[in-house]
Amino acid sequence: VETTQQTPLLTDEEFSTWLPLIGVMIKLPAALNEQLQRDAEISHFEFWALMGLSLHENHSMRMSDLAVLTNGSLSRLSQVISRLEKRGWVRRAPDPTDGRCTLAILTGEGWQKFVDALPGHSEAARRFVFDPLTKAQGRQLRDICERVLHAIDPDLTDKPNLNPDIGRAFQRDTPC
Amino acid sequence: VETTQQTPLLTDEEFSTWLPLIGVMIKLPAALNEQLQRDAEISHFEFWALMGLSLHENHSMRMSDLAVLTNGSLSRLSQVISRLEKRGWVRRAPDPTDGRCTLAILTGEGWQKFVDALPGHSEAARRFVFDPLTKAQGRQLRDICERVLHAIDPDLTDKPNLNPDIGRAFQRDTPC
DNA sequence: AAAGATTGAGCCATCAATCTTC
DNA sequence: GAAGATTGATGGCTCAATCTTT
Repeated sequence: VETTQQTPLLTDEEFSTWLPLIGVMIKLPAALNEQLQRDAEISHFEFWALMGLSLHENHSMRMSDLAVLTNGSLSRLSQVISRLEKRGWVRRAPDPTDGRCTLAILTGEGWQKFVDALPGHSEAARRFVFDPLTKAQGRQLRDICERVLHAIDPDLTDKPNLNPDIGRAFQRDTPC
Repeated sequence: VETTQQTPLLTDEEFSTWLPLIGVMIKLPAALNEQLQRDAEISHFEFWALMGLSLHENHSMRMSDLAVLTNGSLSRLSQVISRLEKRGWVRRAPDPTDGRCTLAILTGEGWQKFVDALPGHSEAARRFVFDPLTKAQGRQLRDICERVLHAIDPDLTDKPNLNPDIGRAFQRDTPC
């Protein structure tokens, strides 16, 4: 075969990265889901919804903003919030400032659910990701992920407007 | 709040890595799926099934081995292979050496499908992951992913017994 | 009995259509 | 008309039997 190809495919080195990368993409979400399902009986998506609400003012967010935070569609979020509502962890109310918008509001039980689930999930994050990496690799990983995200969707480079306290929640007994 | 906690949660630095990491975990599979769905009308999982078969001897694999390669359950694979069978890209045959096992075997059309889909998918891999990274980061990413995989499932450290040609396929016009 | 594989039921995500408010 | 949100239908994944071969 002549070397007639215009765009090369993947180099050996790239391919040897591609295999484990795909593995992580599939297995890490599954492992996080399993931990949450087992320890708290919620999905990873549900955990992020509770976390988003927990760490914003008044424990509430507009559905569309929460959908961005959870990396999900509005349609999916709507059905998940309905389930969380049935479990008594969230309630809905129209946004007083814009009648088109719906606010998802955390209940006291929902807040408690998040607080209870947080330590176990943080432990899983450390066990699966941060403990096996060096400090330098942890920092590298952040840069790598941000570059990949930007390549996938350049518009979302301006990160979601999170409450700055969101990160601190992971360091406290009582997150807020 | 006193600093009474036993196991710390996540540090600021770790949390600032966690957010984009989750983003990549959700968005990269979605982006790869979309590329394949749009350009080749197959899912990422189906692509990996075709790839696994394409790059093994006789273009065939046992169902259970292919399930490991595709990071999926045997049950899921069985149903996906049924769909690929309907589309004429795979056929099944009992393993002559062990009647319990089923061999999934690529047809000529299935092979052609893989060859046609490969360049576009490789291009996507470069666009989303390798182009935005430095060479050093690409190498780092491999080590990082392998460490994470080992933390999730130490048993799978001995990598799947792939045909060594599997990587070379990404560098050729005609993969095998 | 154990391993490999398949099937069917139930659950969840995706997509299009619909409704309300701006 | 456009944006936010919800609903219903479809397709696919998960889990628990079930079946066959070793």
